[in-house]
Amino acid sequence: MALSHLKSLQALELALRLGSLQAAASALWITPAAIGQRIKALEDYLGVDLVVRGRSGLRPTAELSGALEHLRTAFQELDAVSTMLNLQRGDEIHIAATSDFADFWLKPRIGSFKAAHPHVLCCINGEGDAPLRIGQVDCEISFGPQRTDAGDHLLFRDFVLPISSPENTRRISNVALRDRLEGFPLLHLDFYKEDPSAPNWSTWIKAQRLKRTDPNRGIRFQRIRAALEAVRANAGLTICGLALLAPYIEDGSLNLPFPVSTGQWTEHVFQARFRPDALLRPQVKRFREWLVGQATVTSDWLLQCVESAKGPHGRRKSPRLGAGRIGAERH
Amino acid sequence: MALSHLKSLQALELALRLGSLQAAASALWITPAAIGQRIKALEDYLGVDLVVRGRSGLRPTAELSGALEHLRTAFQELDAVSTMLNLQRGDEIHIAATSDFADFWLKPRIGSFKAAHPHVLCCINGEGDAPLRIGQVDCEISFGPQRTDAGDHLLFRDFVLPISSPENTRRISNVALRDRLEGFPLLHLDFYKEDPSAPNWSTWIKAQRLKRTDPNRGIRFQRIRAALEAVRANAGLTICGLALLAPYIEDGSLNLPFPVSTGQWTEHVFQARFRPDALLRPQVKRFREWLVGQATVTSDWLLQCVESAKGPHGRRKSPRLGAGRIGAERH
DNA sequence: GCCAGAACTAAAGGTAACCTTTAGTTTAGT
DNA sequence: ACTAAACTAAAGGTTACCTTTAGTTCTGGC
Repeated sequence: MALSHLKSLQALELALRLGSLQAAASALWITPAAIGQRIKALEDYLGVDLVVRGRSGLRPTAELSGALEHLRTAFQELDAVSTMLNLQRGDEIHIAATSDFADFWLKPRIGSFKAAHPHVLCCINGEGDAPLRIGQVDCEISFGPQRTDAGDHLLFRDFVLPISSPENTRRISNVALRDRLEGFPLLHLDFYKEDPSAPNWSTWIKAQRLKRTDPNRGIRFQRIRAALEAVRANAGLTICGLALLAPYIEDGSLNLPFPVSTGQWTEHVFQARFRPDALLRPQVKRFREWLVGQATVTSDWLLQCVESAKGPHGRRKSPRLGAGRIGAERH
Repeated sequence: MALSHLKSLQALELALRLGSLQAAASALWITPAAIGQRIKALEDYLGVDLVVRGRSGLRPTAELSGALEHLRTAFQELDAVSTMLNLQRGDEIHIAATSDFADFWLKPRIGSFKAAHPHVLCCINGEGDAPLRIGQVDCEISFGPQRTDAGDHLLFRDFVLPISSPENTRRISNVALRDRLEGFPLLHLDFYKEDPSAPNWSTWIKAQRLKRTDPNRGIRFQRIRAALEAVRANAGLTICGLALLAPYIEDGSLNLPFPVSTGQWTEHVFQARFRPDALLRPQVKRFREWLVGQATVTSDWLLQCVESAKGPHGRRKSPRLGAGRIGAERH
């Protein structure tokens, strides 16, 4: 038997089971209009109505009611097949991200995506809602030289400058600018090491014409997380990008002990690369849209930080970003 | 659950049930390559093989075998749905044809189409494999002025001339040509009445300069079938088209008592009109192809009859078409 | 063993089905 | 009555699907 209109039958069953075109649409990752069209195509072909819209939701017509039982069973069975074949892997999104990016930027934001798409399972660096599947990374987020291949998406550049804890900010802000770092512990972060334009302590101090003996001495950190913990513990200052730190800067748990104008945009960028065939799945496309949207927010925030500091009146300061400003202390 | 790849699952189930891509393809009215692609798409997506080709036919792999049971049930249920909703009407072809065309031309040939497509149900003028459904004529075959709209297909013109039974052919062939019809009963057939160029007895006799008093007298018939029965019963001669009579001419159960050159091509044509939306169904398209192909055979046969009679040596005769030739008598 | 045929595979190209978008209508709720 | 939600309608673009053609593998016959 030929059995045409498979997709129509799927839409029909799903819409009746879930009670609305809307619900069926979101389950299938298509628009409600598409569901309506699928059902209508079948109705047109058969020349009879199959569903009527009741006071709240859909009801099957008499013509359909006899067959509905079979329809339900059929798709139950297909769901079973789907499960056994791991076909519903389509509902998972696997992301690999630089761990600092994951911890500081992605994980805090991913909730908003999951809230908008409840049946999506997100797996970041092998952890999360879905078990890790080998070779199944849909999206890879890294910090490095900008690529412009298809599948690559620029998220944002970073803006690098000294970071301090409120405590230390207060302590050094009393010292004359030129000697401010003299004798003060410097923490070295390798995250931006490969970037041609990002300063390290040595180059930054030279550029700012500050006085500091042995600017290369001090503890080295590979990861931003570790460096920030040390900063929070008042172990010293580090040079770090702002991009991942927006909430801490905003709430004052970290400060900028020097003017924003002393900072430097990185040449490297945070960027996402999507497997081309992963982008065939609408879920992944939606995730990309969401990701790019969120990145724009961060990007705008960064720009505003930098621009407002440069503002028309020389070094006008944005409220919470002023160099040396002491934020509300906070544990 | 999203449940993608519905068509792939259908192809998979069908191919395994029927044992070959070929069989599945013909059941779905698509090419074997398409079935292969559907299955391959699923295999690529899952990253595992689902079928292996054994020495004769397909076998499911271990990965699939667990799910196969569910797959079968699912499509059994869908078949049930399909039946209850009359969805398999897609397997029916409804044809309306001029009854003489149906009796003499279509019905004798339709077997070859049904043999090539066993699961198609043919319904000619409301009779046949499928119950009549109102408003569901897919193809309409008529004799009349040629149309050239989309959906119309020319089958062939007819070639009209006197027809006789072997018995009568023998009887009159002894009479001098000019007087051959004098006193002989003439049967009048209205089938070609509207055609501007098809002769009736009166015009034909005049054109052939024969002698015959009262050429308009005699029994009138609406349908070819009735006229031919009278001819067979030796009730007289009639003027009729050859197109539908090929087998009778070929086997000699009807003859042409006058030279083929005395005949005339009709201006009207046998033509088929297809409902545009019916042509969306591949079955109907195949039927159209078959119909046109068969019509070409008839058309060629007619041309050969007429041309060979006109041949290089004046009025050379084709073996079984010679004017006045007495065919093997046959009931 | 070699050839022929059948069945499947691969790749390319075209078409139709499908989905999205936008705008409009109906229904339910405030 | 007005607003919001849900569905409908129509148009347009894109993708998925099918066909075609050519090539490969496997089976069976000579």
